[in-house]
Amino acid sequence: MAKPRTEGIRERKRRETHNTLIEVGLELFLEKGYEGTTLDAIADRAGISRRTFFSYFKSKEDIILAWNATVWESALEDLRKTPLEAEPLEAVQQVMRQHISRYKNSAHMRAIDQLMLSSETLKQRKQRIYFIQEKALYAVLSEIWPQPERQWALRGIAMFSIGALRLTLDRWRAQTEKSLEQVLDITFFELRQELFL
Amino acid sequence: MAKPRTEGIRERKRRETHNTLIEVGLELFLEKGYEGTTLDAIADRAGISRRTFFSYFKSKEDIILAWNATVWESALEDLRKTPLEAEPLEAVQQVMRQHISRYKNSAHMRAIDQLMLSSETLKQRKQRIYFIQEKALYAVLSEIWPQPERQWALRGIAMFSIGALRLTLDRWRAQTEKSLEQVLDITFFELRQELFL
DNA sequence: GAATATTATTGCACCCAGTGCAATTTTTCA
DNA sequence: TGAAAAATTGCACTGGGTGCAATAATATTC
Repeated sequence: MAKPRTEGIRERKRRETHNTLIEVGLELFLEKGYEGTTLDAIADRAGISRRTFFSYFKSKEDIILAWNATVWESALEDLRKTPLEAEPLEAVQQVMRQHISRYKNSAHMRAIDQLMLSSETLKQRKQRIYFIQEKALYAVLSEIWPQPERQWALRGIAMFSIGALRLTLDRWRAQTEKSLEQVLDITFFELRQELFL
Repeated sequence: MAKPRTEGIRERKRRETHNTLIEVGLELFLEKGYEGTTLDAIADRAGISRRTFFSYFKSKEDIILAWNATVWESALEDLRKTPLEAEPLEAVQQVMRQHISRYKNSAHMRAIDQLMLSSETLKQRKQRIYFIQEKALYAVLSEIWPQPERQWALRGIAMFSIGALRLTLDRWRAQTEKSLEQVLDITFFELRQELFL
């Protein structure tokens, strides 16, 4: 029993603190806004020192990024189940449909989404998130279809899909009749039409 | 001669200082890197006080954004000349072809492009620039084709085009045989194929 | 289980971007 | 020329982020 690697207090605590920081961070952002929340406040509420915060995250923004990564990861997880014969773009579209359903049905996620629209700084963070998502999406696509000659096509698909997701959200917010999923399908369909012609 | 509005010392000086700051800023970024350049250094070399810098730019990043805006503006200027009967996407593609030629032939622009790849921070700024360009591109498109029912199509075209431009640059850097213009055309063509099928 | 090696946490001093404010200088205009 | 308007500046302050060295917590070895 000298090697078997059970978890160990150290690792457990670290994971816990990491999660606490994300929780507490979002909590405070929702309470006081992003700008209005200092790292001192976050560290305080999480019960660590300000200095220690930086051994968990490189920056304040990293809290948002980390949270988003976990959310998006579940979508990518679905995508990995795609059979080889599928069309990449169809597969992505389908995964996104599920993704936005989850999104829509979680009050917490909707609240954070709201928050992200509230300040200029946060809108900018959001833009970064799209890039990161695109990159992660491409990474998964090229796991599934690793042929080098498809590389640029897959990058294009990732670019287009994330872009379409972004437009979908904008378009959905600009109206009230249609469901998020409907808007997604319409957006994908119309854009493909438009680009072909 | 009491009203005729010649330029006035005030306005001229302001414009001059503004330009000087962009020049000096980029100069220093190229010399010492973005991170390595402090606002003190920029203000110093431009012959103003640090505090005054902020009456010209909201932030350090703003220098980069302002420079980029002027460069991109010339491309948009070309676009505005597009006849109404043209296909928007074709028009944009053509304008981008000219745009990247200019880019390619200016040593200064190439140097800045290089710079932007050099640090993590600057890569992030670059990402923001793409969003801003997309927004500006859409604005011009909807000047030309203001019909509200085309709104989402035009947004899609802006999104797709800027995305394709981004991929073009990546793809071009990853090889040596083809010219930038060729890669642009190939990328546009292949992506449209891929998305339609 | 005590001694020792690792690794995490912390405090402290520091750098830099950015802001508010009030004093001063420069430009405008009557 | 003199008063009004606008630009520049200094100063003090906030908050994010880093380097470093001391200390505390956990892991490892005998």
